Amino acid sequence: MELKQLQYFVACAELGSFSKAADELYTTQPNVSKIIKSLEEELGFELFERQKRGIQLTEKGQLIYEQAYKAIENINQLSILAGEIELQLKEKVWKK
Amino acid sequence: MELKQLQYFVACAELGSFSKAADELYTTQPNVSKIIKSLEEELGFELFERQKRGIQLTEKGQLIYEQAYKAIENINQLSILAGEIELQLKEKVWKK
DNA sequence: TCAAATTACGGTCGACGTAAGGATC
DNA sequence: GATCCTTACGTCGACCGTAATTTGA
Repeated sequence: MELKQLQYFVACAELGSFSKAADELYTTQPNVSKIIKSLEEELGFELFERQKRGIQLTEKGQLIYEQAYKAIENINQLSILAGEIELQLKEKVWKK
Repeated sequence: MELKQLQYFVACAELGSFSKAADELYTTQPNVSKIIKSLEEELGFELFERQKRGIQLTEKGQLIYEQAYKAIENINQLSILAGEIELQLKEKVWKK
Protein backbone atom coordinates (compact mmCIF):
# COMPACT_ATOMS: atom_id res chain seq x y z
CA MET A 1 0.00 0.00 0.00
CA GLU A 2 1.37 3.35 -1.04
CA LEU A 3 0.24 6.86 -0.31
CA LYS A 4 -0.07 7.71 -3.97
CA GLN A 5 -2.58 4.94 -4.49
CA LEU A 6 -4.78 6.43 -1.81
CA GLN A 7 -4.40 9.95 -3.13
CA TYR A 8 -5.31 8.86 -6.63
CA PHE A 9 -8.20 6.82 -5.36
CA VAL A 10 -9.65 9.69 -3.35
CA ALA A 11 -9.32 12.06 -6.29
CA CYS A 12 -11.10 9.61 -8.58
CA ALA A 13 -13.83 9.00 -6.06
CA GLU A 14 -14.46 12.69 -5.56
CA LEU A 15 -14.35 13.63 -9.22
CA GLY A 16 -16.14 10.54 -10.46
CA SER A 17 -13.75 10.23 -13.36
CA PHE A 18 -10.26 8.94 -14.07
CA SER A 19 -9.59 11.55 -16.70
CA LYS A 20 -10.57 14.46 -14.46
CA ALA A 21 -8.45 13.01 -11.67
CA ALA A 22 -5.55 12.73 -14.09
CA ASP A 23 -5.80 16.44 -14.83
CA GLU A 24 -6.02 17.38 -11.19
CA LEU A 25 -3.06 15.17 -10.35
CA TYR A 26 -0.98 16.43 -13.26
CA THR A 27 -0.62 13.01 -14.79
CA THR A 28 -2.20 10.96 -17.55
CA GLN A 29 -5.31 8.85 -17.75
CA PRO A 30 -3.49 5.56 -18.32
CA ASN A 31 -1.39 6.18 -15.26
CA VAL A 32 -4.42 6.75 -13.07
CA SER A 33 -6.05 3.64 -14.48
CA LYS A 34 -3.01 1.52 -13.70
CA ILE A 35 -2.58 2.83 -10.18
CA ILE A 36 -6.22 2.28 -9.29
CA LYS A 37 -6.00 -1.19 -10.73
CA SER A 38 -2.93 -1.96 -8.66
CA LEU A 39 -4.76 -0.86 -5.52
CA GLU A 40 -7.76 -3.00 -6.39
CA GLU A 41 -5.53 -6.03 -6.93
CA GLU A 42 -3.83 -5.39 -3.64
CA LEU A 43 -7.12 -5.13 -1.78
CA GLY A 44 -8.68 -8.05 -3.58
CA PHE A 45 -11.84 -6.34 -4.75
CA GLU A 46 -12.97 -3.59 -7.09
CA LEU A 47 -13.30 -0.04 -5.92
CA PHE A 48 -15.16 1.28 -8.94
CA GLU A 49 -17.74 0.00 -11.33
CA ARG A 50 -16.59 0.78 -14.82
CA GLN A 51 -19.57 2.09 -16.63
CA LYS A 52 -20.39 3.05 -20.16
CA ARG A 53 -19.66 6.65 -19.32
CA GLY A 54 -17.33 7.22 -16.38
CA ILE A 55 -17.08 5.29 -13.15
CA GLN A 56 -18.87 4.88 -9.84
CA LEU A 57 -17.76 3.77 -6.40
CA THR A 58 -18.75 0.28 -5.41
CA GLU A 59 -20.22 -0.31 -1.96
CA LYS A 60 -16.88 -1.59 -0.75
CA GLY A 61 -15.17 1.32 -2.41
CA GLN A 62 -17.33 3.70 -0.44
CA LEU A 63 -16.19 2.16 2.85
CA ILE A 64 -12.57 2.34 1.78
CA TYR A 65 -12.99 5.91 0.65
CA GLU A 66 -13.94 7.12 4.08
CA GLN A 67 -10.95 5.52 5.72
CA ALA A 68 -8.59 6.57 2.94
CA TYR A 69 -9.74 10.16 3.27
CA LYS A 70 -8.95 10.12 6.97
CA ALA A 71 -5.53 8.62 6.35
CA ILE A 72 -4.64 11.31 3.84
CA GLU A 73 -5.89 14.00 6.18
CA ASN A 74 -3.61 12.58 8.81
CA ILE A 75 -0.59 12.78 6.53
CA ASN A 76 -1.50 16.33 5.58
CA GLN A 77 -1.58 17.29 9.24
CA LEU A 78 1.87 15.79 9.60
CA SER A 79 3.10 18.07 6.82
CA ILE A 80 1.52 21.04 8.55
CA LEU A 81 3.16 20.08 11.82
CA ALA A 82 6.50 19.80 10.05
CA GLY A 83 6.06 23.28 8.65
CA GLU A 84 5.31 24.65 12.09
CA ILE A 85 8.33 22.93 13.54
CA GLU A 86 10.52 24.39 10.86
CA LEU A 87 9.59 27.82 12.15
CA GLN A 88 11.91 27.06 15.04
CA LEU A 89 9.21 26.97 17.65
CA LYS A 90 8.87 30.73 17.59
CA GLU A 91 5.19 30.33 18.24
CA LYS A 92 4.18 27.22 20.09
CA VAL A 93 1.29 26.48 17.80
CA TRP A 94 1.20 22.77 18.49
CA LYS A 95 0.82 23.20 22.21
CA LYS A 96 -2.90 23.48 21.74
CA MET B 1 6.28 12.39 1.54
CA GLU B 2 5.95 8.65 1.16
CA LEU B 3 4.58 6.04 3.46
CA LYS B 4 7.82 4.10 3.45
CA GLN B 5 9.71 7.06 4.81
CA LEU B 6 7.38 7.20 7.78
CA GLN B 7 7.51 3.46 8.36
CA TYR B 8 11.29 3.49 8.30
CA PHE B 9 11.42 6.53 10.54
CA VAL B 10 9.13 4.99 13.13
CA ALA B 11 11.10 1.75 13.13
CA CYS B 12 14.38 3.63 13.64
CA ALA B 13 12.90 5.76 16.38
CA GLU B 14 11.57 2.76 18.24
CA LEU B 15 14.67 0.63 17.87
CA GLY B 16 17.13 3.45 18.33
CA SER B 17 19.28 2.12 15.54
CA PHE B 18 19.40 2.16 11.75
CA SER B 19 20.94 -1.27 11.56
CA LYS B 20 18.31 -2.90 13.76
CA ALA B 21 15.59 -1.17 11.77
CA ALA B 22 17.17 -2.49 8.57
CA ASP B 23 16.91 -6.03 9.90
CA GLU B 24 13.33 -5.57 10.99
CA LEU B 25 12.39 -4.04 7.65
CA TYR B 26 14.21 -6.70 5.64
CA THR B 27 16.48 -4.23 3.95
CA THR B 28 20.02 -2.92 4.31
CA GLN B 29 21.58 -0.30 6.51
CA PRO B 30 22.57 2.04 3.64
CA ASN B 31 19.03 1.98 2.39
CA VAL B 32 17.62 2.99 5.75
CA SER B 33 20.20 5.73 6.03
CA LYS B 34 19.29 7.14 2.64
CA ILE B 35 15.56 7.04 3.22
CA ILE B 36 15.81 8.77 6.58
CA LYS B 37 18.05 11.38 5.01
CA SER B 38 15.56 11.97 2.22
CA LEU B 39 12.83 12.52 4.79
CA GLU B 40 14.99 14.93 6.76
CA GLU B 41 15.76 16.91 3.63
CA GLU B 42 12.11 17.02 2.75
CA LEU B 43 11.17 18.27 6.20
CA GLY B 44 14.04 20.71 6.42
CA PHE B 45 15.46 19.56 9.73
CA GLU B 46 17.15 16.56 11.30
CA LEU B 47 15.15 13.83 12.94
CA PHE B 48 18.06 12.08 14.63
CA GLU B 49 21.28 13.08 16.25
CA ARG B 50 23.99 10.86 14.89
CA GLN B 51 26.05 9.83 17.84
CA LYS B 52 29.27 7.98 18.38
CA ARG B 53 27.32 4.81 18.95
CA GLY B 54 23.83 4.72 17.46
CA ILE B 55 21.32 7.50 17.10
CA GLN B 56 18.83 9.49 19.13
CA LEU B 57 15.67 11.38 18.27
CA THR B 58 16.00 15.14 18.21
CA GLU B 59 13.35 17.22 19.93
CA LYS B 60 11.73 17.95 16.61
CA GLY B 61 12.01 14.30 15.69
CA GLN B 62 10.07 13.40 18.81
CA LEU B 63 7.19 15.61 17.75
CA ILE B 64 7.19 14.15 14.26
CA TYR B 65 7.34 10.64 15.66
CA GLU B 66 4.07 10.98 17.49
CA GLN B 67 2.23 12.20 14.43
CA ALA B 68 3.92 9.68 12.13
CA TYR B 69 2.92 6.86 14.45
CA LYS B 70 -0.71 7.94 14.28
CA ALA B 71 -0.58 8.18 10.50
CA ILE B 72 0.79 4.67 10.18
CA GLU B 73 -1.80 3.35 12.61
CA ASN B 74 -4.41 4.92 10.40
CA ILE B 75 -3.09 3.15 7.32
CA ASN B 76 -2.93 -0.12 9.23
CA GLN B 77 -6.57 0.24 10.16
CA LEU B 78 -7.35 0.76 6.53
CA SER B 79 -5.67 -2.54 5.73
CA ILE B 80 -7.65 -4.23 8.48
CA LEU B 81 -10.85 -2.73 7.13
CA ALA B 82 -9.99 -3.98 3.67
CA GLY B 83 -9.47 -7.47 5.06
CA GLU B 84 -12.83 -7.36 6.75
CA ILE B 85 -14.51 -6.17 3.60
CA GLU B 86 -12.93 -8.99 1.66
CA LEU B 87 -14.79 -11.40 3.93
CA GLN B 88 -17.87 -10.38 1.97
CA LEU B 89 -19.55 -8.69 4.89
CA LYS B 90 -20.45 -11.99 6.50
CA GLU B 91 -19.94 -10.39 9.87
CA LYS B 92 -20.53 -6.69 10.05
CA VAL B 93 -17.49 -6.01 12.15
CA TRP B 94 -17.11 -2.43 11.07
CA LYS B 95 -20.54 -1.46 12.24
CA LYS B 96 -19.19 -0.89 15.73
C1' DT C 1 -16.94 11.33 -34.22
C1' DC C 2 -15.85 12.55 -29.75
C1' DA C 3 -15.08 11.06 -24.95
C1' DA C 4 -13.45 7.89 -21.56
C1' DA C 5 -11.11 3.78 -19.92
C1' DT C 6 -7.79 -0.06 -20.99
C1' DT C 7 -3.78 -2.25 -23.12
C1' DA C 8 0.77 -2.17 -25.28
C1' DC C 9 5.26 -0.55 -25.47
C1' DG C 10 9.75 1.85 -24.90
C1' DG C 11 12.81 4.93 -22.35
C1' DT C 12 14.37 6.79 -18.35
C1' DC C 13 15.13 7.44 -13.70
C1' DG C 14 15.32 5.92 -9.17
C1' DA C 15 15.56 2.32 -5.58
C1' DC C 16 18.12 -1.36 -3.99
C1' DG C 17 22.20 -4.05 -2.63
C1' DT C 18 27.34 -4.60 -2.64
C1' DA C 19 31.41 -2.61 -1.60
C1' DA C 20 34.33 0.87 0.39
C1' DG C 21 35.08 4.63 3.83
C1' DG C 22 35.04 6.87 8.39
C1' DA C 23 34.47 6.96 13.21
C1' DT C 24 34.08 5.19 17.79
C1' DC C 25 34.46 1.76 21.30
C1' DG D 1 39.05 -5.50 15.34
C1' DA D 2 34.00 -4.87 15.78
C1' DT D 3 30.08 -2.16 15.19
C1' DC D 4 27.41 1.35 13.23
C1' DC D 5 26.44 5.10 10.00
C1' DT D 6 27.65 7.21 5.44
C1' DT D 7 29.19 7.51 0.62
C1' DA D 8 30.06 5.55 -3.93
C1' DC D 9 28.61 2.90 -7.62
C1' DG D 10 26.36 -0.31 -10.94
C1' DT D 11 22.22 -2.76 -12.14
C1' DC D 12 17.72 -3.89 -12.64
C1' DG D 13 12.92 -2.92 -12.25
C1' DA D 14 9.16 0.19 -12.05
C1' DC D 15 6.95 4.27 -13.29
C1' DC D 16 5.60 7.42 -16.70
C1' DG D 17 4.02 9.12 -21.10
C1' DT D 18 2.81 8.17 -26.11
C1' DA D 19 0.28 5.59 -29.02
C1' DA D 20 -3.09 2.23 -30.24
C1' DT D 21 -7.55 -0.23 -28.97
C1' DT D 22 -12.18 -0.65 -27.27
C1' DT D 23 -16.59 0.81 -26.07
C1' DG D 24 -20.33 3.84 -25.71
C1' DA D 25 -22.77 8.51 -26.45
